[in-house]
Amino acid sequence: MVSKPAPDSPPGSAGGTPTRRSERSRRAIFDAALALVGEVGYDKLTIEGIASRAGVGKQTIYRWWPSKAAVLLDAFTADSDEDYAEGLPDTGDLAADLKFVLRATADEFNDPAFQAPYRALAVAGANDEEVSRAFVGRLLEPGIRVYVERLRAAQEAGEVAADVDVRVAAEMVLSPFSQRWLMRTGPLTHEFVDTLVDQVLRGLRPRG
Amino acid sequence: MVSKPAPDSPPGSAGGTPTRRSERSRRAIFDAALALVGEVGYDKLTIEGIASRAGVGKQTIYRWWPSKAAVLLDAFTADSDEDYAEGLPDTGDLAADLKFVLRATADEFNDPAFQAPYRALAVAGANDEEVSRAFVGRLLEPGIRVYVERLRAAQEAGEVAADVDVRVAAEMVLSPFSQRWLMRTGPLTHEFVDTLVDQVLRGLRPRG
Amino acid sequence: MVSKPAPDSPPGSAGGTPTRRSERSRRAIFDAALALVGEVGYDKLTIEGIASRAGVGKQTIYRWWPSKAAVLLDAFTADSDEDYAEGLPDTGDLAADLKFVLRATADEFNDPAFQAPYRALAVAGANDEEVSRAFVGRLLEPGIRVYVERLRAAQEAGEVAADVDVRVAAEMVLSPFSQRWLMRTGPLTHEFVDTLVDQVLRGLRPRG
Amino acid sequence: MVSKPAPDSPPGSAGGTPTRRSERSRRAIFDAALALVGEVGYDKLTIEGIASRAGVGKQTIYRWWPSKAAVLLDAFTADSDEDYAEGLPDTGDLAADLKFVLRATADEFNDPAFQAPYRALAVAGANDEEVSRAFVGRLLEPGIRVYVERLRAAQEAGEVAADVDVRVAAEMVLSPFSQRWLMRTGPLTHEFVDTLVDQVLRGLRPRG
DNA sequence: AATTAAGCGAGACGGTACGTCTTGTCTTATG
DNA sequence: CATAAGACAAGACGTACCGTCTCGCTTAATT
Repeated sequence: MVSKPAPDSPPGSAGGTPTRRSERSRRAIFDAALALVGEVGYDKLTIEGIASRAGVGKQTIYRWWPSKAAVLLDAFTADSDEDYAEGLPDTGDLAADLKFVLRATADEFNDPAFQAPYRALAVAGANDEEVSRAFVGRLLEPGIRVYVERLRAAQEAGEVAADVDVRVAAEMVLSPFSQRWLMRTGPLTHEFVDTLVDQVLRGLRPRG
Repeated sequence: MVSKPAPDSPPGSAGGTPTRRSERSRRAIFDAALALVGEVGYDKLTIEGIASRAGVGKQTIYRWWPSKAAVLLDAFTADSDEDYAEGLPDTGDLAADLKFVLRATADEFNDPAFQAPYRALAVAGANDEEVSRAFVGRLLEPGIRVYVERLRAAQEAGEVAADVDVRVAAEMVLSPFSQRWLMRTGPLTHEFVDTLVDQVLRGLRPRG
Repeated sequence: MVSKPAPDSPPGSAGGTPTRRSERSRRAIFDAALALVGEVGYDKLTIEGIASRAGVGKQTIYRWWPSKAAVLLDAFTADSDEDYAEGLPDTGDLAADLKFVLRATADEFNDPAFQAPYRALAVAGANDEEVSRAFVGRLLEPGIRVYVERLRAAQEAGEVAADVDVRVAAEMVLSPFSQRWLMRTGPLTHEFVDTLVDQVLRGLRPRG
Repeated sequence: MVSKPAPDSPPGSAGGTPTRRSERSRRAIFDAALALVGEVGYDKLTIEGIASRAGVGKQTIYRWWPSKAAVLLDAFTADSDEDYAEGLPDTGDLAADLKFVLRATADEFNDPAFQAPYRALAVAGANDEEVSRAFVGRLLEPGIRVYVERLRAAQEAGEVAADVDVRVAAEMVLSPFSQRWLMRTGPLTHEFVDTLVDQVLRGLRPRG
């Protein structure tokens, strides 16, 4: 949890939104935070700026979130909780499925409009351990998990060797991808995606 | 280059240190910056703090660097320019060599004293594209390159298939590693390193 | 009147206490206000502080008083309405009577516990004209009046010349006294009181 | 002294204006403070307001003064240091001289433009002892002193009895006057002034 | 050797934002 | 239906830094 716990929630409860909280303000804050991080970047994103843009008192932000990173994380995940609900496609052809999804993801990551808030979160997380945990738990981990599951399905179908560690295999695909994007160590082209998938899968196939 | 060019250096030159610059101040600034980033973190690192700790006027910092990220990057690379001079060991056993180096690196990355400044740089880079380029060029890229070279040597020795993209292969090893560290998506254990290396190499071997 | 008129009182009425008003809360508010003004001073006295100390909702204060000055004034006068009921002693010796009362008042005014709220009221009044009127009408004016009456009695007894303006004479005694206290322009000693009384009375006596 | 001492002045020195201080800012702050206190009153006078109106950073105010009261006091006394240099007129007729000056002062005090800042200072002083001392020492005391001196001159001329305490006599004239103004206990008319002066002087004359 | 000018420590300056506190209004649920 | 509780928009508080700008001082490099 990144937001502060509701002060009046019963101990042991899920710490949900208290009764008196203004939903209107909450949405306005999210909208303002996302808009601003896109316009000015994470460093120049300020609580005052969010409050002002949202037409909200500063205290209303400080009452519910401990930092701009927390606001941003909640704003970012407010709508996307169900993004990974469906899992990866499974046509029976693992390589094709992975390439299909990763090419689409590459296109998305190459979109400047998407970059700012996501990169901001990555950055915020790297410095604030608590935000980091929430970021990983809410956004990264679910993303990894669908790959792990697709790989496990392939493993059960005999397409991937039984002794392969599918978690590590998923990271072998995903980490070079996100590393290139985050650190700008290389371009996210379809060609790169294809090479990456092919080269990872080479090692996963059952040995004859 | 991250530092500002010397104002009196001829245009087009490498932007070297002008004669009058105080080496004593430069070192004091680096020491202060590294010490402070370890103590208070990147976010709370301030130019004023560095200047005060270094016993230096603020202007002396602003004269030579455009941002705290640039100071930090120069401070970080001031001593480490020769770190990758030797390349990776080559005993003829690629898996053993990679595991040896990566285990050592894992130990280093698990050291809290090492974390703060390095993570700070990663973060600084993610938001400031110019710093990012310098960070990648001076620190990340050389680190990747030694792996690429070791893999190419193995390829020439026939230990790795000729059609393997060694750059991507290097990233398949390194990115899951650094991603786990940066994003805290998992622990950097020797076991993880071994699994990772084994699983990557499985796919690189020439096919019988 | 400083308190707001009761919202439900009939127009034109004296604005008395409405039936539903909580007497318990009213007293708690007065106690809290007086205690706090003594502890933190007038400037740092806040409505929130009073409400919190009194265990009362802020709205309960805002409903009945327009400002903290009004609360304080009502709190201060709640008990002291009958203070001046008896008037000044009249032993037939005007000088002795005045000195007796003023020496006692000086002792009272020199007591730090008494200073804070009274000084606070004086201050509050100086800036807020409405509070000022109430302050003067309820506290200062009655205090002056008893002196005026004692002087008039002396005048009728032939101890004071018939053409003396007793109101001005009362101010000649009282104002130097309260001015010294309020502005700290001098100490309130018995000696000062005696000199003051003697010197004022010198001019009041009928001329031979 | 109400302003903070100059941090770099030698210990024991008069604590004057440091070399680096911006005279331009100092004047702008005084002008803004006086203008604002006249427009919005002391309670609603804010440091931010002064800074903004003066085109000055808040820190520049906080650097040199501890409170808005101190700013106001310095602003008020910046120009008026020589106001009492000449003393009271001495035509040989004490009553006439006192009435002349006090009538003029009454007119001045009845001017709304004059009221706000002066009343503000009186109020500020009543709550802040340090400001009070400075207020009394710089403004009130010099004002009283010229009356004391005029009375002493009259005493030496035989117009006032030798055993009169001229300090107390001065307060007998001035305090009723300023009390009426500050507390609004009565109007400051020429008639009041005349009665006051006559009645005070009645008691000061040598007894025949 | 004297002159010059850049670099330097210091820190004031106009600003922006921080995170906290209080104001006066409004809403909810409790008795 | 007045109350205790407290969320809310607003905005001032006093502090911390920003990046710019002098101010004298020190110290090479040039006269």
